[in-house]
Amino acid sequence: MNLRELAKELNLSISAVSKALRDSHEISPATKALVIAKAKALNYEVNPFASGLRKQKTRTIALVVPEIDNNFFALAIKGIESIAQEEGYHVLIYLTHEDLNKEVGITNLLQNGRVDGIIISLSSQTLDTSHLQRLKDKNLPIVFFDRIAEDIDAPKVTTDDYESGIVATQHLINNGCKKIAFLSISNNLSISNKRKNGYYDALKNNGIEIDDSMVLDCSLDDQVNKDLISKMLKKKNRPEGIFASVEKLALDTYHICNELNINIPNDIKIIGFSNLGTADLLGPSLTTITQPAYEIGKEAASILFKIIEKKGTQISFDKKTISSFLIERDSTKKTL
Amino acid sequence: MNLRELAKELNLSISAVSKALRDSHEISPATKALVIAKAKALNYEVNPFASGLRKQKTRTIALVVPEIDNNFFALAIKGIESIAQEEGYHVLIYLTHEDLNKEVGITNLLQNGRVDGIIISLSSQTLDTSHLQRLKDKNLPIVFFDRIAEDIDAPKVTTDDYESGIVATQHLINNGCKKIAFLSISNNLSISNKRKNGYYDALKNNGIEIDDSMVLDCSLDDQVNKDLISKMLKKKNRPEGIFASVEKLALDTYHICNELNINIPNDIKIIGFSNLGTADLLGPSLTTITQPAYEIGKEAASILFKIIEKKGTQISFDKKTISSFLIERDSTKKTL
DNA sequence: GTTAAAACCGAGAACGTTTTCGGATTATTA
DNA sequence: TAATAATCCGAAAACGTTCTCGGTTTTAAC
Repeated sequence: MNLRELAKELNLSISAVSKALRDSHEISPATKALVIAKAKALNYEVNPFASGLRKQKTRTIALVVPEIDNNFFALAIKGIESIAQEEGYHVLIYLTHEDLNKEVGITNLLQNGRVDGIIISLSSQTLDTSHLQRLKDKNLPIVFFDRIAEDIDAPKVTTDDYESGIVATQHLINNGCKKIAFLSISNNLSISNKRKNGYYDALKNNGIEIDDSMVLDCSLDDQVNKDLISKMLKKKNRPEGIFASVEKLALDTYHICNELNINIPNDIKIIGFSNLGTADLLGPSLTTITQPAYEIGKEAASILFKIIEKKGTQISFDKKTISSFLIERDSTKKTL
Repeated sequence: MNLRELAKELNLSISAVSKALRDSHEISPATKALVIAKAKALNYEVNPFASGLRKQKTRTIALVVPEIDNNFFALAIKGIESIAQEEGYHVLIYLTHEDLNKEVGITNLLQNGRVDGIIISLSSQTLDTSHLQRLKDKNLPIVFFDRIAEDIDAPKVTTDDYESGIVATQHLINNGCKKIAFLSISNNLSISNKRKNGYYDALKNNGIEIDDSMVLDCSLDDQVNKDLISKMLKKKNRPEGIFASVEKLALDTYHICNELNINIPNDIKIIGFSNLGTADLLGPSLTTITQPAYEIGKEAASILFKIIEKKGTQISFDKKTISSFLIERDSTKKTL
């Protein structure tokens, strides 16, 4: 069922039918009604490829994320999809699996008009961002969220990572920790470094000396990370508190503590960035810095659609930050 | 950058360039090399809308799921996306939020050639499936996974829900439970009913009488569910074991038990269908029936792509089941 | 040296829309 | 009544590909 057949049924020209369906003033109300009725009766839907080709608009965006089996990204995706559905956009989803090569491959696929815009959160491997600059140069709107590219001039939606780093560290200090470890995920990511700087400054504010052996730069290899953490926890002067900059590392620490029979929070306290739905059901419940993932997604999508639709008028969006919040639970409970 | 400009640069015809890029035998190796080199140099990528319009193929599929912030679906999506990426397909993602109206709206959007095929897991509200039959009638390949439509003739990928229902119930019985409750999510869903039938038959096999007050038909409203569970657990003859047919309900039960100070597993034992990554870190760790979500996703995608590519030769895929497995943890530990 | 076949390439139609432009009819005004 | 304007609609050109078909040249065969 296409315009031509529909036009034939109606004894009208293709252009008249097209215009009627798009509610043009050139078509009389009477014929408009006829056309719309017939279209509905015959279940006509405009072919998005023909329309996209002609209009050079796809009403489709690409969403590029490192992973999906992680509540932060799941919620962010949910937020993005909800706005997209409201605005009548379609969402192509791509997973990089934290792999720069995949990220480059995927972005290359987006170069020629497949989408009207891109929302992306970088892989932890991504340092060089020339593949993204290429897209910008082709005038394709990009919005970053959470794991942003500092060096690219584009709208970005994040949380207050530096401040949250301070809050988390201060929380451990307030609850009696002096020796505090920081588990970092990737030195490439600006969010990771900001959280780390918050950690450093909180220590400084409290007159605690920085001990580099307390800062663990973790990798993508799960076993390696666990070994690193395990080694640290086996040392005689092991930390009293642990600040995991990312959910996975907090959970790894839980596992190690179970293995080594280290009691949380009596022997060691743990706080972590996390959107875990079950944080309050863990044994013990996990104190978290929780990011407003859903809102971040919605905000990123809203910004992107605004840019796409106002394409001519160069609106400039600065960086938008939405605050994370501390949820105090048992894993950092003060020991009596 | 399009074919015409590229052809002009090369002093060739558009058709020659097109054929060269698609490795046609009609083009000499020499010119092929020239074309490919130039295309790469000028960063040419074929316009998917023009190509899609001409070939009536989109290399895009739609993925329709009820939710995403749930490890089962997250993993299934991950599996689907991984196969899609391998095969060079793009994935449009749509969330129904368990809402039939949204499901109908979304599927209507897919009627006119936007995608080459659909992978779907039904919303819990979906009883009438005529909107899906419409798509089938338009010759659009559909593959169902997990929450399938029994009445539609299309490939389906599920787990052995009935058998798992038996296994879960038998496990509770083996560990000392006689009064066992079943928490159901939706009477519309075949998976829910199959799990329930497994529960019934396991009770029968063990000569345990069926008590309808032990079967809770839960809804989409969280608070209502919690009230239902709470009411049941407050009764004098509360169940000794609970079988949650879905993750959410197992976690709700944990919450209620915490509130009511009911000890798991001493006062009550809990088992639930779940893909929770943190099941072993809960307090106490949760015994689960775990579905091979990632494999289910991969299988569903593989089947869909095979159908799409073999479109002429009518291959018929029957229902494929991949087994779930019981992971025994502390929430069902035998009390001494 | 003629014919047949193979190799290579270009012209042009088609995919289904959108949109500009001009033409025809009707309504309005002087 | 004639000129003008407003209203409604159709023809046709794009959008960027793919692919069939026909044409030219080269090679092979006899």
